[in-house]
Amino acid sequence: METINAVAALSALAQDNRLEIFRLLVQAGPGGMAAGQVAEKLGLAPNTLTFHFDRLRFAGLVTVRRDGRSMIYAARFEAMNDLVSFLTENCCQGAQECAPVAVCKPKGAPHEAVSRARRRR
Amino acid sequence: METINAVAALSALAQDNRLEIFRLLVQAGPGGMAAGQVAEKLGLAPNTLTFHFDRLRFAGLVTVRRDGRSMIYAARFEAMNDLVSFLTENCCQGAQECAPVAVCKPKGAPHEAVSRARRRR
DNA sequence: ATGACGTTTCTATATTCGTTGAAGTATGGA
DNA sequence: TCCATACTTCAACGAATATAGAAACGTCAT
Repeated sequence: METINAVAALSALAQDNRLEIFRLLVQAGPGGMAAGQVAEKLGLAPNTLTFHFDRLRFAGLVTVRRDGRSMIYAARFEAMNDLVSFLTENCCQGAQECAPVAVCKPKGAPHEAVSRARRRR
Repeated sequence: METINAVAALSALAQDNRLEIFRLLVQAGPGGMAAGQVAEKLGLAPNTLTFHFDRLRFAGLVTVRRDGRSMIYAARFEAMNDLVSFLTENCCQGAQECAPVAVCKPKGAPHEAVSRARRRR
């Protein structure tokens, strides 16, 4: 992972609403969660939520797919693990007791989703 | 860890210079590094560096101690691990394959230091 | 005491960020 | 087709952030 990507991910998570959104998605697992459910759980206006989802998505931390009228957002666990690895890289000059470990490897893969691929406008 | 602390830590790391500073300290290990060395390695103005160190320190991510004319900064590995735990909490509804692990436990404890204790002004 | 060095504090400024309100765009049902 | 639902886009505003220059502070050697 490059510094610039790590900063993007950290910036995306460095905001209370977004952090809660992301943690909600992490807890939801690879299946994800509808935007509306998140809005209800956190009491956020829909446009505000879109703003935050966009930042998370742009940082590569979440994916989206449409399901009927709902948008289903899901955490990208790979990105989360990469971020942790980046932070702890070469910890303590590579001392054995500091070898970092991947933190989360869910079994079920998420549905094919939009992620950062098809950028609009 | 509370959300507010996690946001503070993430905000502190969500800036390229600070992220590099912190990674440098993580790689240096519990012994830490003089501010001057960091300034030289990253090519930052001394006042700018102080500004960033303050943010890291305020977020509980680093400690300082004085050594002669130099200030020695060191990463707080406990805070780093707490942050990772917080992010991955209840990952995938507690599925076994997602149980988070502590990422870095250096042996040598850092010197007693200033940390966030004695706030000036 | 004097001066050099390493670091911090103060002040100012341009930029970025989070939230809101209003309007717009897909999707599904009657 | 018409309407409700579920989100997204746009425009605007106050608040917070990163950096720079100048000055001050604490420590050490002489």
